[in-house]
Amino acid sequence: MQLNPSQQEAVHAIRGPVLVLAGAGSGKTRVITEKIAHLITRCAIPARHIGAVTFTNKAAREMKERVGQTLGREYTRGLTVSTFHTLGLTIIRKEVKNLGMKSGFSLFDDQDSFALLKALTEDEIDADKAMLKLLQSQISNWKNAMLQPQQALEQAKLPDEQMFAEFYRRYQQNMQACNALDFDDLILLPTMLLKTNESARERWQKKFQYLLVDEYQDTNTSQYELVRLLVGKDANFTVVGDDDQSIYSWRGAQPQNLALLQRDFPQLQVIKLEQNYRSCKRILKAANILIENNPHVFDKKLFSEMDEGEPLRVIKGRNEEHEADRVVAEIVRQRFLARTPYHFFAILYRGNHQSRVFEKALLNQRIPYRMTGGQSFFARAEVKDIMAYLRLLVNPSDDTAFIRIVNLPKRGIGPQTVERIGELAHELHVGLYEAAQHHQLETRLGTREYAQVQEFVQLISQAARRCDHPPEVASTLYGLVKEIGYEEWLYEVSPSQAAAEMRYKNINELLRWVTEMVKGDTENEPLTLEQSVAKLCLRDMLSRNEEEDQADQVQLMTLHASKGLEFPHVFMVGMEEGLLPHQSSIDEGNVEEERRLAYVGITRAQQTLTFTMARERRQYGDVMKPEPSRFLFELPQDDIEWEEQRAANEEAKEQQRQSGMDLLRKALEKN
DNA sequence: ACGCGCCGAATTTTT
DNA sequence: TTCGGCGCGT
Repeated sequence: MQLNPSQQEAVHAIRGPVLVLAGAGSGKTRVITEKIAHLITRCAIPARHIGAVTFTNKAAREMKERVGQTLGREYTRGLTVSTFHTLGLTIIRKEVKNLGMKSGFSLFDDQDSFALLKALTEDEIDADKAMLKLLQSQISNWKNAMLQPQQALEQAKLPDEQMFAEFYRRYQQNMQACNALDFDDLILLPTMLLKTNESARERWQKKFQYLLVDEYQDTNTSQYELVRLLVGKDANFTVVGDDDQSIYSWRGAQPQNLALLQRDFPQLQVIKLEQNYRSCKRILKAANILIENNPHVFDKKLFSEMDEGEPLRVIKGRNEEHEADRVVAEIVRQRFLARTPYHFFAILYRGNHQSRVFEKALLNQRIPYRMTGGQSFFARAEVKDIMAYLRLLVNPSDDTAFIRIVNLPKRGIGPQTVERIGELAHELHVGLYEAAQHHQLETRLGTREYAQVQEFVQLISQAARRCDHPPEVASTLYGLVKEIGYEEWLYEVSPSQAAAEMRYKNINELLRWVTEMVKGDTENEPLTLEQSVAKLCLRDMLSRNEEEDQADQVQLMTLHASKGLEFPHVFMVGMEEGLLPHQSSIDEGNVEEERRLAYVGITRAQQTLTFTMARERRQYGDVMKPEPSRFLFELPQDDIEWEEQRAANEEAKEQQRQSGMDLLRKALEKN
């Protein structure tokens, strides 16, 4: 299919900064893909000098795939399509020396950081979980705002702030000692480097002669700064975004970055993509009218040349179970009437906890479903365990990993022993693993304990040595897992045999990924173990299992998780004040983001859209009678069928019929 | 190995 | 308030 005029304009605008305001379903991925192709084939920019940045691995994979399809693989060699974080990691790897880092660093995920903060604060203050979360997000905010601990300390006024800033300093100190980086560092470090180091800046500006950024409304301050530093004076770049789909501001995303572009680049070209190719007219109209209730920097009005479509419906259940039953009944009916496959249906909700009743209802009717989100693969304890082994293999300074696995499975190294190792490590200013290897340790531990520690050290160091030879990596890792008796241990501690099997399967999956990455294939260069582990930490695997994606299953997910997807039939459930908009957003006066969330949900639907709610909902044990979401009243009422309204209509019709009959009967009686 | 009892969650989480 | 997960004790 041909590109429409504005899409073409977006593709052909290659001089200077370009902002593409891409409404939902307006074909933005296609525009980015075509633009990359255009740059390579028509503008003679070598693929290796083009960078495209996304937020998710999935988006990056898809984009790579589509550029490959358009151009043929041979033209895309050297093309950079990656997430912000992977790009950051690439820069850090190339600039380790300039950053004063050791290679073989670990990447900490949020859980690791949290654990570190917990350990740091433990013997100082009795911080509860909420406080630690707050501290964690404060540190993240500081990093995203590019503030070093020093500056945070200086700016902190309240004693609480000062305490947080002090923990920030200690956190950074500890991270450095562990030779570890967190996700925010992957952006912050390259940004600071490019800011201060002119030759590095020139190097990377030369590397990326053209830069494209997807989902620009989700960038935070340091990401925007990184983009600015990378594009330099020439400012040849395209960013694509939609301020109406900004739903991650609570994570530090700065949708204002869209507006800032105009200030920072006065020559900015703004191109709007307003034709929607996804939804029928009624759905799109509803979305437009809803979002008009929000203030806008850039005006935009989507239009569709699709069918008018059916009216949007509102269904009310007696309670949340009934609501779920009715959604499921609706799916069954549709499937029966129109042979609609299950994967054409999506159930979207505000919070993960809402999924349970729907799972139950689907299970009752034996309907296959798939839940995205929830507990992720990498949050599973067994995966974290083995990941800790991998991390220690590539980074002996990773104390967090050491502590996790030194006595796992149980090998008689108790907290006492670990404490002693810690003391020695502290005295010698080295990591735990190095201290465990130190001869001074022998005098401080019992013979038995010392022997156990030495066995562990041997285990790791031998495996690490063998991992230096790529052909041996696979056998070493499988051998290591066997040697520590992890499978047997899983069977011991798991609540059921099935659970143990599941867990062991996860471990094998993990090891399969690593070994495949180390081996490489026709598409992917072989990687070192270190690189592979980093990729795993960034959740950037070769390919996820596709059977699950393709199975015919009803899709269950949060509204957040639905961004970027589309479904023929969408159910937005729990459309109640307090849920959507969420109570805490109402309290904080941030209903606008909730409205955008509703907007995202609505614009996922292609053919039909059904809102549901419960008249009664159990919450904290007592029963609530929620009001319908205010967003339902903001929608064009002509295009909405409220259930009771329809019921009322039918009742009225029935009454008419009745009274007609009455009249007739009376007339007959008279005669 | 199993069971009991206690504690925590209840908003979203691209990396 | 309730449910689920985890940890400890037998």
